[in-house]
Amino acid sequence: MIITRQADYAIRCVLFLASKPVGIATMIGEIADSMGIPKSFLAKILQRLSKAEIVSSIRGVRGGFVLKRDVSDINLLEVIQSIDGPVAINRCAIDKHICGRSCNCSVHPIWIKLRALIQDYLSAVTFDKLVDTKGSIGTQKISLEGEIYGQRLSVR
Amino acid sequence: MIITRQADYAIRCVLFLASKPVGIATMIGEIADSMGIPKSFLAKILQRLSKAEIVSSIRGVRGGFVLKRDVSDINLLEVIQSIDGPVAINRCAIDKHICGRSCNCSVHPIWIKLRALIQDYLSAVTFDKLVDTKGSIGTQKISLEGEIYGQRLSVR
DNA sequence: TGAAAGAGGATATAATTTGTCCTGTTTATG
DNA sequence: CATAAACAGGACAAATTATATCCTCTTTCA
Ligand code: SF4
Ligand code: SF4
Repeated sequence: MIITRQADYAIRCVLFLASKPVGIATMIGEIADSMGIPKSFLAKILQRLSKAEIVSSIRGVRGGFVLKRDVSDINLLEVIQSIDGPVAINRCAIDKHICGRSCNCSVHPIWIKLRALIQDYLSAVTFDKLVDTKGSIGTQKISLEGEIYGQRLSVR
Repeated sequence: MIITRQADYAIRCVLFLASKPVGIATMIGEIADSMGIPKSFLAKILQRLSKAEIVSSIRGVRGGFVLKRDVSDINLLEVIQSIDGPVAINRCAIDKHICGRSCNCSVHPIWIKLRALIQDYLSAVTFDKLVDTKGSIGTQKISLEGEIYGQRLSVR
């Protein structure tokens, strides 16, 4: 029900790269230090992000990583999926064949719908909406204004 | 990111009990057989459902389990929570103190909002909306268009 | 050529999930 | 009262997954 640490690391990593000037490669070590990620673990994560065409790697001396696409063209959903695989709350929403009851199950459609809801939400969050919001949540494009369960959302 | 098998079993179990006439206790064995759940595993699950006041247990000869409340007063969220604990996509949405970065993290508010979305959705699905829909999925009662019995489920 | 940097496989460790078993307690019933 | 049916709850075993490190290989710049 919870994304893995790897996926959270991946998001941090993309967020960090998104804050860098385009065209400047960043080494694994720098990302790892800045974002508090174990370096050799991050190396693995970047391999997956690379396969998903979210980042580009540059090998050799003076190498590193760069975002492969514009920040506005990378969203939370695909970063998570590139690491954790399909997003869903129950497995049957990913593949109904893994459960023999799915055809007669009245709960199954709930998971399908909820999955769509979550995916829609996550895919709408692109990284241009996440960068440079530090310390200013509430005044930004992401509609977080208002209250959630009586608690004012504020990041300081 | 995915509910445990236990939680799915719990939902099946409540669904089964919800289909029984009120006041009739059902033994673990019968629920287990009907819903395809390992019997001794289900016993554990029922203990948790009992602690959460979702079911009542009746001990001794002719004992078994009954729903403790009306089907319309039991929803998916609380059944899941009684088994898996708090529902969220990222741990920091449950307790921001587990991540030292949460105060300066621009992604954190996203998880808070998404969690509220999911919880609202799941708590709107009560078991009276799930019973007796077997075999009629896709006809009208539960549609994938976001309505259940004509009531809009989405939480904006 | 050689040092810097990523690629990728193998492996280790820990945590969680799934499930069983055994003993004890409650209770209807003859 | 005795007994068997049924749940309660702790201990524990097995499997799976998550987290993380290490080592060797390849690429590339200077
Ligand atoms: S029982 Fe229903 S909800 Fe649970 S996994 Fe099977 S299909 Fe999905
Ligand atoms: S980094 Fe941000 S999103 Fe990830 S856990 Fe910490 S607060 Fe939550």
